[in-house]
Amino acid sequence: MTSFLADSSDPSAPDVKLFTRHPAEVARELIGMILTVDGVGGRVVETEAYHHEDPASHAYNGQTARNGAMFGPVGHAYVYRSYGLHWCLNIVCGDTPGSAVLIRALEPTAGIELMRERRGMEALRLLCAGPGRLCQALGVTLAHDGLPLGAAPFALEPSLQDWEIAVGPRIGLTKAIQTPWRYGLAGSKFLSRPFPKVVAS
DNA sequence: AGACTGATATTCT
DNA sequence: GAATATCAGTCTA
Repeated sequence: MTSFLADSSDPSAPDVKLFTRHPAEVARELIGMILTVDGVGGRVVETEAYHHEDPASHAYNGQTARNGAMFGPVGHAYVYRSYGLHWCLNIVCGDTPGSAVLIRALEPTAGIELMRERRGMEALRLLCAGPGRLCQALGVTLAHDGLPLGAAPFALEPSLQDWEIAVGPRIGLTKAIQTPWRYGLAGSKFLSRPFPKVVAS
């Protein structure tokens, strides 16, 4: 109940302002926040921004059955199947429809034993180091597509005071490779991959 | 360390 | 039919 986020169907809620911005700003803003699903999750250490005018975005060619949530309300989840087997979690944002931030990695902080069971491995570093791994660890599936981040089972709240943000090119793309819209918590051991350079925050 | 491979949904050509 | 916002396993070095 005492979530940082209100229900984003209320247009005056603070999180609606938080997410009604360019996805690159939102991606940067999310680094360091604690994201949980039914109390299981951790600190966001890696994100990527996707804008509807960006050729790498699922929304670039317009609305389809899969990406419908990207055209819905800001602050809600967009979940899609990747390479036919993994789930990937995004948060819809932007000041126009069709933008989102992909959550790429978490530093596990809550429900670690349950995450180990779901992932079938012990190594803390690999529990949530990647968009597919993170969804498996948190139990995110298509059932979460379109749900608001500001209400159960989701929770999202700030956790850090001062930290440095790393910036670099997005991963696994063949289009718009040069657009540096990948953000990370500098020096984190829980990234899916290291960053080439670091800038201050 | 890096290279290859398989699993296989969804979209686009 | 080919490509993709992936991961784990299994090779070779």
